[in-house]
Amino acid sequence: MWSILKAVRENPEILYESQRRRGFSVEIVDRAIELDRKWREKLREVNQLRKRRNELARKVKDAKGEERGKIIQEAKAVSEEVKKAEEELKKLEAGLEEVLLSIPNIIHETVPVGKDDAENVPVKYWGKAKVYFEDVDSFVEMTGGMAEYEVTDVKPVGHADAVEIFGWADLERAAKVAGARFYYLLNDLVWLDFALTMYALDYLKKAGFTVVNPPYMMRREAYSGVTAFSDFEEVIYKIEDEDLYLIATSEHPLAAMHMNEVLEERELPLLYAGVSPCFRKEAGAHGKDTKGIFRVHQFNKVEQFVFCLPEESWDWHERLLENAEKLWQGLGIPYRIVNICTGDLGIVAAKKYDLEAWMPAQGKYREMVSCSNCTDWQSYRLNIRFAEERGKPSKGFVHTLNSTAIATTRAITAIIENFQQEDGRVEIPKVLRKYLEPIESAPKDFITPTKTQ
RNA sequence: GCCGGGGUUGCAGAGAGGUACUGCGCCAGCCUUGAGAGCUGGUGCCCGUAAGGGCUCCUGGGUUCAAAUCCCAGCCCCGGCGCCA
Repeated sequence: MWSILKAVRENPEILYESQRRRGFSVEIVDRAIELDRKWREKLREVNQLRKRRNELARKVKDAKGEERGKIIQEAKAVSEEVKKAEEELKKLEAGLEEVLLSIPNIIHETVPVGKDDAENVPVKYWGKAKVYFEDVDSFVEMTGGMAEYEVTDVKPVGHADAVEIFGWADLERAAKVAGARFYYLLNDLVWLDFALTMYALDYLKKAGFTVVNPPYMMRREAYSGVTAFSDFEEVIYKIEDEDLYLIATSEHPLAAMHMNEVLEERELPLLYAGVSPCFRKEAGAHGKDTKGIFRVHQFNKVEQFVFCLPEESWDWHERLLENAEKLWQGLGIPYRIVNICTGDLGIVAAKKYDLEAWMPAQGKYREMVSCSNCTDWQSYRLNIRFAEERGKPSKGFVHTLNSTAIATTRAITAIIENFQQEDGRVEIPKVLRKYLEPIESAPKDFITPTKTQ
């Protein structure tokens, strides 16, 4: 059974606790309990009426003459009653469904309580951060002295300025053509973008993932199964006059891939590495990161996605994070892992880690990877269950997890700030070079400033 | 986009107004030293402690006492034509 419905019926205290820790009202839980009770009551009533209707309908077949007319009269009346009762049931069901689906995922016990991203808890630091001498105090304070660092006396050019000054992207013309938060990526960064994608896909394929290039648009029905309703307004683009939405991440078509399926236990876990462009309205981000290619309406991303047995999902959560870490360690970019607190978690995930890269020019850690265990929150909506074998009764809903591997534009900003030389050249991480090697005109060691035109 | 054929339970196929059938697969029991064969019952979802009942023939509406079956709309698959990187 779906964990939220199970909790509503058998152990509401779990839901109260989860809601309290999120800082949300528990009133919705009480409403769910009440509606569920009413719905079951009404269902009983409806089934009784249906039974009576079926009995009468069966009688009509064999009845003759006057008797027949009488039975049909009665059956008509009962049929009307059934219709009425079914309508009431439908209303209750819709109400119950609406309430149940608006209950956020049940929070895992290891999620820290906090009101916003300032209260996320760093759990790990990796790499030696390059810290500009003026930022050292704040760095030490921010990291609680847990992170290694080296002091630099030159501050690199920030990624947003660098891409324009050094001629790696044209944001002005993109704004003219498509608006703010779009970009023309030019020359070396195009190759770098491809190399990052290839690097991540190659790694994940070797780790046992199936590489997938999914549809970039989805129907509403599938989409509503993978995300919160509010996202439709804030992040997702709709195609005019079509029942189609541009994907905000390949997580979404990957999650929906197996909707209305019963998966066999022995084929689990299913591991997918999705690669696709991502389209986001960023409607809720006014004024944030308006410059450069850090926060944009369109970017490329390699994503990890897992369908697994419920008892294995917490293990997979750690393993997805480990994959992401290995990829970023390979790039040589210092980062930290934060355990996202209740206030910053969102309603889909039961627990989430972010990997935040150190950005020397900004003197801050910035989000590069999000790694979530969605337990059965998505799989219930998408109706993805598992059974011992095809044809056998299902045992329950699978768990789904997703984690960024590499989002290319963000990775590029981190590379620009971490590996910038004094002359503006940017050293290319060694792990990417073999993916650039086959392309004769691609840069191999450094990305070089070139002011085009 | 147009014209035709189709979508039935894990799979294959029947059923063309009277409440889902046959075969295969799977599970349980009987039989057997054991396995197999054979026989019997079962096989999805929901409510119910249970007894039991309801729902389900791609989806949503409609007609009817009664819809897999008739009507309307949509989705998907196959074939043909058109268009097309």
